[in-house]
Amino acid sequence: MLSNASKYAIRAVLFLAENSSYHKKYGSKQIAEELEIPLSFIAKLLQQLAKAGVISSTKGPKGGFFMTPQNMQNNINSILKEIENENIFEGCFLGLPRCSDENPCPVHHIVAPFKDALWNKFQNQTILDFAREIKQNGSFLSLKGVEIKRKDLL
Amino acid sequence: MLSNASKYAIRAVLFLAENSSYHKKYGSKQIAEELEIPLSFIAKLLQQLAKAGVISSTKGPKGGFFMTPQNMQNNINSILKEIENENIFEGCFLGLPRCSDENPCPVHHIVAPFKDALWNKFQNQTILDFAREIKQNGSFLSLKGVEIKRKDLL
DNA sequence: ACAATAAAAGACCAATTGATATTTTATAGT
DNA sequence: ACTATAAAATATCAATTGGTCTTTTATTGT
Repeated sequence: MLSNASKYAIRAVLFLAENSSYHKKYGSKQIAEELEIPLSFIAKLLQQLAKAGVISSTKGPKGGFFMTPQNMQNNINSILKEIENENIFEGCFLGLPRCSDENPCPVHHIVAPFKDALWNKFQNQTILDFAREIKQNGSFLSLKGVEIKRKDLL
Repeated sequence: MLSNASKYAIRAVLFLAENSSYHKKYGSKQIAEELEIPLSFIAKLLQQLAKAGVISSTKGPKGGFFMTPQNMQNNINSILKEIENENIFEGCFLGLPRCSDENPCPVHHIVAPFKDALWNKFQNQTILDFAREIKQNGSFLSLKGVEIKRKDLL
């Protein structure tokens, strides 16, 4: 559903939301390493996002990417708008024409509420909210340096 | 989420389920025209599906693609297994590693039940069930020859 | 036997997405 | 001013997906 590019972008933004500030910037190289994403690829994505104002950046020594408190007030949809080149919420899941609440395809009643819930979350929760949630849930943006316990692999 | 190929394949199979029989076969050309899908593309997909036993076919004059009652007992997942080259139900929606019920990403609780419901429907309902549902709902597999009323376009 | 029909097979081409490498520009520190 | 650093810009390349075309094989009807 989401392209690799979008997933990478989201992870990178959430990483910055959690770790960066005006006084603590991250270069593409660090981010690529930390999240185990191909360097040149994430560099390009970060540039796009910076240009669009989703994140911030400064050139030169001590420069890098970071997020301001304002940046963190953006939502996930603002990331997708930049990276994804079509609206993932549009179109019938099965590709039927004129699929709608009135003319539902066989999975319409499963897909429509899902899209709705997802869109709402991507629209109404800020990036800051997401970052906090991840921290609270004990989720990982990367497995870099995470010790995997034997029992977890079974 | 689904590739074009899968969507085309599903529509074509449902069309055959609704219209074909051993005594009423359809050539790729008719199907392509009826569903407004590129001929060569759908031809290839139909061949794959026939090879896999999802649909039936015979060569030569009076030949074509069709579905037997047994074919119609297959489910949608059997189509996806042939056409889609990766399991669409696997992997974290946001691309986070080790996302699970215990380590949920911020949209896990939205995505997991959706995937579940979808998988169940694709697994437990037959193609015949789907075809019937579409007929009953008044949905369209194609807009070929469907008159669109003015009010519908507003 | 042979002509016509239609699927099967496979080679091929185009567009999109994923990924890389190179050059240019801005800035900080000396 | 000069050097080092790091983003910005851009050109390029590879892989996947989407789509087309040509040849071969099977079958039917005469």
